[in-house]
Amino acid sequence: MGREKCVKGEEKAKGRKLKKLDGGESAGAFGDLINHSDALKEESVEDFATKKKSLKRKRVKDEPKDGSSLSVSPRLKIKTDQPDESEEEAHERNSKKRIEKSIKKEEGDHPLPKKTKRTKEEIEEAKKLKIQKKEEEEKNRWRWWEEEKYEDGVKWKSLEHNGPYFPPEYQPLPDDVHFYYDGKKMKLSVAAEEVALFFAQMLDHEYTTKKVFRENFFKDWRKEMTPEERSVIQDLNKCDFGEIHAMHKTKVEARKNMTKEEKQTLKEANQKIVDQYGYCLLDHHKERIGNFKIEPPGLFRGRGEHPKQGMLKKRIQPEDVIINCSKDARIPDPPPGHHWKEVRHDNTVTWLASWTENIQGSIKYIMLNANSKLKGEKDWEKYEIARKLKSCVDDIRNTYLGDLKSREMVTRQRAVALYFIDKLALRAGNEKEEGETADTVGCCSLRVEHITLHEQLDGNKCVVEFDFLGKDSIRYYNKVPVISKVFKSLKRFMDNKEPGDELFDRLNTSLLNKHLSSLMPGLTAKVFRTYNASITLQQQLKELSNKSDNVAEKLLSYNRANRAVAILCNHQRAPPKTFEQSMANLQAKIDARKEQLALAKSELKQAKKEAKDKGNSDIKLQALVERKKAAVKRCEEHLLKMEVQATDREENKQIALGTSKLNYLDPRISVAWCKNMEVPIEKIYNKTQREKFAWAIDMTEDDFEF
DNA sequence: TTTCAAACTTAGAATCCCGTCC
DNA sequence: GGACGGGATTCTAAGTTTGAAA
Repeated sequence: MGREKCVKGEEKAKGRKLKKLDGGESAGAFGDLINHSDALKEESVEDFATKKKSLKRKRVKDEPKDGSSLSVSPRLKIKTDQPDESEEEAHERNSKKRIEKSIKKEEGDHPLPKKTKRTKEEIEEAKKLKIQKKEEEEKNRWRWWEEEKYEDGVKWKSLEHNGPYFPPEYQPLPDDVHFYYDGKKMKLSVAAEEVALFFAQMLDHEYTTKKVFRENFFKDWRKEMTPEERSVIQDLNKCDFGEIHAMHKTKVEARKNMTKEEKQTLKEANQKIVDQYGYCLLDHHKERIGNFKIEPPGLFRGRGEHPKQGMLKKRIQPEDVIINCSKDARIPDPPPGHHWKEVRHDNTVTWLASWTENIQGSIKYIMLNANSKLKGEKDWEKYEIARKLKSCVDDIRNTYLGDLKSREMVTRQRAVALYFIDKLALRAGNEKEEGETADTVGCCSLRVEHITLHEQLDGNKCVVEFDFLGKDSIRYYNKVPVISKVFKSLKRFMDNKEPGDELFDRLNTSLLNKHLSSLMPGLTAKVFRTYNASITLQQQLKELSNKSDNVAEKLLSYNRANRAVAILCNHQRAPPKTFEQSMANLQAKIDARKEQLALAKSELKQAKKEAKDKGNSDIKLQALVERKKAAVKRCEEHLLKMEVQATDREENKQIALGTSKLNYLDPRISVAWCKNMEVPIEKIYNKTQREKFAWAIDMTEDDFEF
């Protein structure tokens, strides 16, 4: 049930040998972590706000507040940040140096393609342009991390935007495309037709074969029909969406085959929408909005065995939308003939617009992009809290190990749950309303059926076998040796319980988090995930990477460290459909390169022999030997690079690195590693990631310790 | 004490887009 | 110059946490 998505657990379990976290008995459960954190130099942990201030003191001299003015109406004209001169000057020298350095490095690794013969001047020109562009970006960047934080709860002082972008209205089907019911042509009302199209568009997807999906869809579709339609259309199996489906496919095909000019026109039109709706002014700085588009209507696609899959996600009207902006800002115009549900001015929240969706009744928000101040500051704070945990994690571990002996059931349950959360990086596990979502669990909501106890397994004592569906219905499968106290407690918790009963029946996330926040301000269950992920990265990087390696090898080490974290956090992905083929292709390339290398080597040998025969006096022959040597070296480097790539790809088959990189790994660890290893940051973070982590890239020195 | 709503982060899939190869 | 592959980007579902109301 609900396991289609599962990745083969056994295989994954094997993959776990990569991570160092599965310690053995007692010494222990998290021996590596403890040892590691002991080994690290203890540093005094400043509170986040103080840190900001000290950073500011360190870096900013007489920096005036940004004074760019709001330009308004009729449509919000958003002014690009123009930092004041002093700021400009303050950063120019440094950034220029940094940029030039990084570009040099980048080009060193990727020499410009030779095929387009560009003159030296042109190359120089391009280089200059690139530097200029980077400088421009750097100059326009809002260095919010050097500014004072607002008082508690206040997220902004001024906020102005153009409201969300609404998806285009439905365009009825052309006259030559028909729907058939029970073999007979039938013209549908516009409302019913639109929903029929949603289904027809998905016919190639597995979803439409699922019973629940079909039933939910049909029920909601019938609600959109006229009474006449409803009386005729009684059975989904008698519905023929063939022509609508074909039309949809033709459209998709046509879009793919558009001419260059058509594509360009479309691109420009999209850019216009982004320009108009994609940005806002937050405290007089232009910031990108993350999701400025209202979600279009369609059929709900839940993950796993979602009981509501297939239900109709309704079209959102301006009348459903709440706008949030500052009092003195121009209120965005609703689409003609419409009005907003409400306009409010709440500066204790970060959203610009919100609406309630009809499937779960939850609120959806329009918020800023990850590279914005609001998101970045929160992110930075998150890692500071995780670092704070580092300083007291030993005490906390001792506390919950002690709690295992408690006479109170709730305390023992809390201790075991914490042990799992810490050791295995499980999520908190809130309780969920049955029938509303897929049946997934986290730590606190584990049921007896999700674990199996083994006194002995694979040469280990006290092994707990986990098998459950976690967030997004991703299977968690792991066999973990635990300390005997935990093992015995688990046995007790399972006494006289049915498989469907809660393992921690006295515990919930709120109780757990209350306890945690009493141990350390700001501590919650998820902080353990952040902390363990980041400390693992730092530790693995230390262990795996060598300064003497070449860049490709260093990157493999980085990816392996990243992978250890992804495995810890159970970040999986479906193996790409093209995986086998692409591996085969790569292998073919490797084989070809090997042949080439063999040839190059024999040519070198021949050249050497000829040179030797002439007594090594012939300059031309000597030059030939040198050339052949260089060719062999090039070949070897290429081969190594490809082999490393193949290893990396194979190891990554069903593991997703992105999630941990983006959400769990303190970027300062990576930045410091890059500096130490002399690896350009561009090799680790792409453009978007560099923007998101701009604060870390800017402030981190090579001696940073998480 | 429990429930619920709100706000925000985390997540994998789908889609887009761009460089490489034939 | 078109197909292909894979990384980047977009999309939105699914979690966590908090705090107020019942």
